[in-house]
Parts: sequence; C-alpha cells; structure tokens
Amino acid sequence: MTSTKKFSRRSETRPDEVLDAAMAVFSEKGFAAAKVEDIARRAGVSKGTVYLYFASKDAIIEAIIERAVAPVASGALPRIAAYEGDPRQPIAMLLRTIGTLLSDPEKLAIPKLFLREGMNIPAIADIYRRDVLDRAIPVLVGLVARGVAAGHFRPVDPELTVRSIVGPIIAHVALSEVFGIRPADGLALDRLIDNHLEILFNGLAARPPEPGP
Amino acid sequence: MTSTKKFSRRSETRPDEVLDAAMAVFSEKGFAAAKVEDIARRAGVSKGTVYLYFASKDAIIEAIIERAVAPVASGALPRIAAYEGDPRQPIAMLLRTIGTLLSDPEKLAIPKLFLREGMNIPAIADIYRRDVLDRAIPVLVGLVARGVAAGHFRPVDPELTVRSIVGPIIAHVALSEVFGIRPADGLALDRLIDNHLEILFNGLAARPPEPGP
Amino acid sequence: MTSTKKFSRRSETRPDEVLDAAMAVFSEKGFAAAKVEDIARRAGVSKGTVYLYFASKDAIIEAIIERAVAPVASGALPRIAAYEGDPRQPIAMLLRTIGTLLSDPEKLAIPKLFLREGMNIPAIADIYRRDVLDRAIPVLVGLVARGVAAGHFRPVDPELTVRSIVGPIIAHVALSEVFGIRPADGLALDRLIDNHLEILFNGLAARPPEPGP
Amino acid sequence: MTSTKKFSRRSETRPDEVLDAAMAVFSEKGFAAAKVEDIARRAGVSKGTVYLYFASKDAIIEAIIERAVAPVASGALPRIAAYEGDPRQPIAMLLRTIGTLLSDPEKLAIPKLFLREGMNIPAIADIYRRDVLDRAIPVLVGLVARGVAAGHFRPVDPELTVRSIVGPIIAHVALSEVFGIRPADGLALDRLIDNHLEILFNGLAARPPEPGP
DNA sequence: CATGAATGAGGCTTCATTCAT
DNA sequence: GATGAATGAAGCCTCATTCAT
Repeated sequence: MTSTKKFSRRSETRPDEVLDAAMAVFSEKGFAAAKVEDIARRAGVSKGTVYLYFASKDAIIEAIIERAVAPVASGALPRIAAYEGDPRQPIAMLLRTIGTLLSDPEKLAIPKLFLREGMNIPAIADIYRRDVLDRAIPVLVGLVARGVAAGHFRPVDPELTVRSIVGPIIAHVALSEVFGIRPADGLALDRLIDNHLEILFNGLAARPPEPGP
Repeated sequence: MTSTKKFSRRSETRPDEVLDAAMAVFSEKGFAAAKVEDIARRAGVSKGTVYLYFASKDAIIEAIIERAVAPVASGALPRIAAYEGDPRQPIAMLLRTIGTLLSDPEKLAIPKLFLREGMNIPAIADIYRRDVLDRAIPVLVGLVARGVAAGHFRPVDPELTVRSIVGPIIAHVALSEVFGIRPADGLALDRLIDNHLEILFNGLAARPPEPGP
Repeated sequence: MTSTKKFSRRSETRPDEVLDAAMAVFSEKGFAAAKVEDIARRAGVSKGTVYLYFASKDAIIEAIIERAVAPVASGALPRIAAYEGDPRQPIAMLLRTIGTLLSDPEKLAIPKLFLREGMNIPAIADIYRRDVLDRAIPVLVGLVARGVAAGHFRPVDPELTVRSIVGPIIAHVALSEVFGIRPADGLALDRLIDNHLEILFNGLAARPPEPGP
Repeated sequence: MTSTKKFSRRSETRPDEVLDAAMAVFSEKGFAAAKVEDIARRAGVSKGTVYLYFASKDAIIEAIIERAVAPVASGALPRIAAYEGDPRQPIAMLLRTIGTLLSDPEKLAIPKLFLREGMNIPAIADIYRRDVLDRAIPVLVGLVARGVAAGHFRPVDPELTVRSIVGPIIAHVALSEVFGIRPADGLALDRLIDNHLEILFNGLAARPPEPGP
C-alpha cells in the first residue's frame, strides 16, 4: 500500500526517480519518440510533476547526462593519469574496467544513449565531450606519449593511437547494439578485450617483430 | 516540343533528385527534424511530388539506403574475398580505400546517416546490416582466418579481430563527426590509417616480439 | 453545396476570412480566452489552416490591427492636415466622421479590441500607437496650434487640448461599452458629438465670453 | 510569547497583504498573466495560504475591487451632491481632487486595473459600475442640470455633458498609460486639468461668445 | 494555520499526409 | 504528372487548484 493515493509527497528522491524512468524510456524509444507522459507514467507521477523538476524535455536528458557523467571525473581517471612506469598495465586495467562496466546492460545504456542522441542533438554531444572525452582522452594520450618516451612503445602518434586503443571496443558495441551482430556466444566483451590487448600490446611493443639475423 | 516551360519534365531522374535532396537535408538536420517540405524545396519540386514517388517519409530514407548500399556488393569485396596469400595487402588496401572514401564529405555522410538513424530506426539498421555488414564482415573474417591458418598471423580470434581492424577508423570518425574532436591538423584519416596499420600488423605478426633465450 | 468537401481551396480570400472570424471571436471572448480552434471553426477551416496563414495566435491579432489600421493613413487625415482657415470645420468633420464610424458596431469593435488587448499586450498598443496615434495626434495638434496662431482660438495648449477634443467621445464609448451605461435613448453618439462640439467650440472661441459693459 | 519565530502570525492582516501583493502583480502583468504563485511570493506566503483566504484567483480580484471601492461612497461625493450655487466650483474641485489622486501611481493603478480587466471580465465592470459610476454620475448630472436651471450654464444636455467633463482626463490617462504618449514634460495632469477647465467653463458659460449686432 | 509537492485538464503549435485542381 | 492548400492527430508545456504533512 505504498501509494494508491493521489498525492503522495516524496520530494527528495523524486527527481532521481524521474531520471531513472526517463533513462529507461529514452533507451527504449529514443529521445524524439519518447513522450513526457511516458516518462511520467514510468516514474509513477503525473506529467505536471515531471515539469516540477525539469523545465523541459531537453532538460531531462541533460540532467541524465550530468548525473551519469559526474562520477567519471572522480573515478579511475586520476589514478591512471598519475601512473608511472610501463603504461601497459593502466591501459589494460582501463579497458577491463570498461569491459566490466559495459557488461551491465544498465550501464551500457548510458553511452548508447549518448551516442544515439548526441548524433542528433549537438547540445548533448557537447556535454559528453566536455565532461567525459575532454578529460579521458588527454589522460590516454599522455599515457601513450610517456610510453613512447620511456621506450616501452614504438614511436607511434599518441593522439592517433588512442583511437586504436578504444576503437575496437566501440566497434564491438556498435555492431552488437546497433546492428545486432554478436559472436556466436553472446556479447563476449571480455574475450574481445583479451584478443584486442594481445594485438595492441604486440603492435605497440618497442622491439620490432623481426630483429633480423 | 516536350514543354513550353523552362524546364521540361524529367520524371526519370526525379526520384533520384529527391533522394539527393533528402540525403542533404537528413545529413544536416537528422531524419526526425527534417521536414518533407525541406526535401521538396531542396529538390525544387512540390511536397506533393515527393509523395508521388515515395509513399512516406520513412520510404525516402529506406530508398536512400538501398541506393547507397547497392554498389557495395559489386565493389572491391569480391576481389578481396578471393585473395590468396598474405592477407596484409588486401587489408591495407581495404582500409586505404575506406580512408579515401570517407575523406569525401559527401561519401562520409552516408555511413554517418546510417549510424545516426540506425540507432533510432531498427528498419534502417536492418537494411544496413543485411546489405553491407553481412557481406563485408564474413569476407574480413575469412581473410583473418586464412592469415592465421597460413601462419601469417598469430593465432587470434578472427571474428573478434575484425573489430580491431575497423574499430580505430570508426572511433576516429565518431570522435570527429559526433564530438568535433580532431587532431590539430584536420581529420587526418590517412595518418590515422598509417598509424593504425603499423600497430595492427605488428600486433598480428606471427613471430612473438620477444623470443626469449 | 458550396463545400461539404473535406478539401475546398480558396486561397485568395482565406486569410481575410480567418481575420474576420478572429475579430469576431476576440470581440466576444477577448484575446486570452479565445481559442485558435474557435477562430478556425468560425472561419470554417481547420486549425491547421489558420497556422498556414498566421504563425501564431499573436500574429493573428497583429494582422487584424494592421488590416484595420491601413485605411487610416490614406483616409481623411491628409486632407485635414492640409486644411487652411478656421480649424473648427475640419475638427467638426473629423468628430462627425468618427461618430458615424463608431455607430457601426462592427467598426466600433476594432478600437474596442485595441483598447481591451492593448492594455495587456504591449505589442498591440505599440502597433496602434505607431500606426494610428502617432499619425492622427500630430495632425490635430497642428490644427489647434494654427487655430490659436490665427486667432480663431484662445491661447490654449494644443497638445493638451487634443485630449479635450477626443476625450468626451472616448468617455462616452467606454461608459457604454465597458460599463453598459447609456443615455435613455441608446448610444446617441450623434447627440453627444453635437453637445460636445457646442461646448468645445464655445470654450475655444477666441473672444472672451464676457466682453465687459 | 506569541511565537518563537521571527515573525509572528498576523492572520488578521494576512488577507490584506495578499490583496496588496495581488494588486501589484495584476498591475504589472494583468490578471490573466499573473500567476497565483507570483502573488504568493510577493506576499511572502505560500500558494496554499492564498487559497486559505481566497477561494480562487477570481475571488482575489473581486476582493481587491470591493476593498478599493468601499471608500468612494463616503468620500467627497455627498458634499458635492449637496452643493448649492454655481456648480463650477465643485466641478473644479472634483477634477482637481481626481487629478491629485491619479498622480499617485498606486492610486492610479486601481482604475487602470478596473478598466483593463473590466473589459474582459464583466463581473468586474459590474461591480465598478454599481459601486462607483452609479453613484458618481448622477451627482454630476444633477450638478450640471442645476447649473443649467440656475442660468449658470448654457442649455446643455446634462447627461452628455458629464462625458465632456471627465472625458479629457480619461483620454489623457489612456494615452499616457496604455500607449505611452505623454506631453514632453511628463504626465502633467495638473496642466491638463487647467487647460481643460478653461475650455470647459468657457464652453459652458451661459453668455454666448458672440452676441452679434 | 501554513506549506509546497502533486495533479491534470486544456492550450498552442507542428508537420506528415491527402486531394481538388 | 504536378501542385500546394488543407487537414487533424499528436505532443509539449502551463498553471489553477488540491491535499498530505
């Protein structure tokens, strides 16, 4: 009997509940096709209540992003940025962490939503870039650059190499989530990362593969 | 004496002109935000004429896709599929071909549109998968598998390795086109592919980097 | 059988028909309370058609005003402005013209609407001021000023005297239309103007009322 | 020991505070555009409290009117009604009193609101008519009628002449407040009344301006 | 008494689609 | 074939009012 009543009153958690509902609805139907009423119904409130907390439909998706993006800054990034020594370890750690994260469908839904809507709504792409990419990419670039400088890596272009580090994961998720193309045994993100890291680290290794006679 | 008007009827090319216009408009504003009127104006015809050739807005984007996707099957793919010997060459060729293609903004617009709208409209993703991915991926998988079998490559998983081959390009384009993140000197797709191929081929090379004593 | 059909097609007169309908609805219910649907129904078209011609509800009332106000410029005003000689005649003529105009309920509805909505919607007041008052008032002020200079009138303040010229008519209409207060025998605008002119012209007459013994 | 709070409850004056706030908000934005929340915030109470004292938004404006209109009956009116002798003096007094009143923006706001909303809400016009006009107009009519009967005034129509007495003031305020048209040196209501009275009294004077030969 | 979270009917506006010409 | 005026369903948002606390 939690709430058959017309007026309940739970202001503290409401905004978050609305965001949860919105996340679910946006993931299912996409931003454009999602009706504010759907979100309200899903959150168990009225349309008016949604507008009590968010000024517009646009504001809802921005709030979702802000909320999802906040933890990124304080996550593993600082530790990776400060890492000294062979960069292979933090890179492997980062990719495996991402792999674990994306294996949770609920977590996976977030970047999927970003990508999906970011392509149509520049404001969303901007937020994601500002709050995630502009933080994460320089860390990775620095890591690679130091790896090169310290002789761990071949003399690759750090900026472009970052695309080689994360690209396969993006491709894998895109194939799976957008086009429904998966390996026979499911998403297999762990196996992808293993396979990718082996190629990547061998490919980056300082020693040329053929030392010659 | 076909017509007294300045421009005679050209009903044979009309549908294509409409598709060109639609492509341009969809690329600029996205499918949802594009109005049929925009497309008509761009094509220099009336709204009614658009509906003369296409049953609905959805039908327009599907026609764009069909038209764009048709040449893929008859392109370089068959030659690559039939290739014998070290797979490095066809892989490099393929990536460089893709690189050249995507450097033309007009060509780039096509996969961008697919990705953008495929995420929201499953029917589009289906067409793209059926007509492009289901043809191209098996060819690449076969190439890698044969490379492994012939001892050119380390014993990698062919299916997953395909993600490592194309992923960096996808990442590069996504960063550039969705988030506006580009290397200092422009898109630099050629440089990316060079950098990527060096890592990739070294990473795939059969000889382990460190033979040990 | 003028039009039981769903699609009729009479583009040339449509905008005016919509304005007529809007005028009627606004007069009845006021701008705020009038629904676009009311206007559409009254005009015998669909809501969509209204938006075909007018970008918004606001645009409708502005169009009404523009249309009503257009004839003013080209009306009696230029002739009055150019008048030479005793200004009593053009003033009397002007007031009697106004009196005749306002006796037609349909014409009366226009300034009523302006006043009514101008009080709440500054944009409307602005248009009315710009297009009507800023043209008419200077003409009247000039007339009075010349009357004073030529010795026809006592040395009154022309600007303020304009209020004395038109004020009684405004008061009469306001009492009648806003508050339902009318002389026993109806609106009697003609009688009001006669009575007003007698007082006004005697009041303005150059010769002091009491020439002395 | 009425309260530990900084401000003790003052329920006796609360309704009046709400009405003051409402008056201010209505004057600024008009009745329709004023939100109950605005009124509450201005009054320093919650929306719920407003509804504690007033059943609806309509009830608020009616209460404002009742409160504003009450003092009118007991004002200068009885004295004027009882006045004997040349009516010029009480008329001048009345107009000057009105002039002083309307120079106070806060006082001016009241008739402005009446006019503004009376045009849209008949109930408001009715109240104003019943409580103000139906009392004031007969007094003025009587004054003029007696002036005519006693030979002070020319044989004008008393009812219509009342429009000539108050009209210029109405016109002046309307031009100023609705359309922003003011004499160069501000509202100048005093000067208007002087100018008006001179014309009016000369116009009403019994002796015809030109006795003729 | 007082609060302010919650409601939901109702309005304006958009735009894919239809069809008379 | 071609046009573009007309349609109307559907969605976003506002805000007066209610009521649990």
